[in-house]
Amino acid sequence: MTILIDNKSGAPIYDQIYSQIKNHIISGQLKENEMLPSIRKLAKDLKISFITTKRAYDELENEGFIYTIPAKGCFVAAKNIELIREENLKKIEDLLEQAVQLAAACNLSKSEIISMINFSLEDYNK
Amino acid sequence: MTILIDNKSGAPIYDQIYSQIKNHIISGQLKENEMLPSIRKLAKDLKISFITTKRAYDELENEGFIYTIPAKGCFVAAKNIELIREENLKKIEDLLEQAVQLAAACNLSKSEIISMINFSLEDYNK
DNA sequence: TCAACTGTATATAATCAACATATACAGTTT
DNA sequence: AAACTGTATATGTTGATTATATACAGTTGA
Repeated sequence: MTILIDNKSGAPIYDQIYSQIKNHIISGQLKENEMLPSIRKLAKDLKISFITTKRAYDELENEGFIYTIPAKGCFVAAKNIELIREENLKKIEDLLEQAVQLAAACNLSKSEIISMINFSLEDYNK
Repeated sequence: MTILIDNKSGAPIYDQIYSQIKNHIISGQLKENEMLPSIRKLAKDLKISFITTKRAYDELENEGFIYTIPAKGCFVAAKNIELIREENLKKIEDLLEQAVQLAAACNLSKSEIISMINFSLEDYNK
């Protein structure tokens, strides 16, 4: 597994690590229950403090992407794809609800709302 | 016109001033072309620096709620309703964009998105 | 058993943006 | 001229964010 830190990126180091590992998990490059590099080894490789790698791992754990066994290591969590999907659906419903509320506040017609969502969907062809 | 500063609120002083004046304008308590209290007078009344009241007025001007004539004063701008509408439209676009991004992240089809927005619009009959 | 590994907890330091300010300036009004 | 208007520049304070070192405690395996 390869992690690259871009010092010019502006993004915090811990965030770059978090994102890249998350992507590896989502894409399947990291399999369920596979052990991640230890926070110390990864830190050594990247020439940064292991506190920073720990922070990245903490974020991943909080979001359910990995699980930790103290003194043993960190492992890729079983992906509940359906759960993630449902979480996203709730967020989407919430966003759409807010949008509709605002639309009501400024007297947008139903068709105007529809045309706005169509505009947002323009580049989206699935 | 009355402005109240709540030190316990956590909101910045300039923001409290901004919001309250904005509300006065929207509600019609402040009429088109009416002169606002000078940044110095308001600052004196509120016992704060006039730089802070200036910042509040700057925000109001940036958003088009007031206009300024140097050495004369600040005045309520015209066409506020249209401004508010535009503000809301921007927010709506933003919300829809976020929703579409999330939808893409969990592989929702275009038609699924449309049916979700239709669901949100169910109780909305304009 | 003990050396080498794992993650944890606490305290600290550097940096940066947000917030509020004073002071000096320039134009308008009366 | 005196008293007002807004402007521009520089400064100080604070708090959140980011990254760190050091000391701690459990697990593993030669």
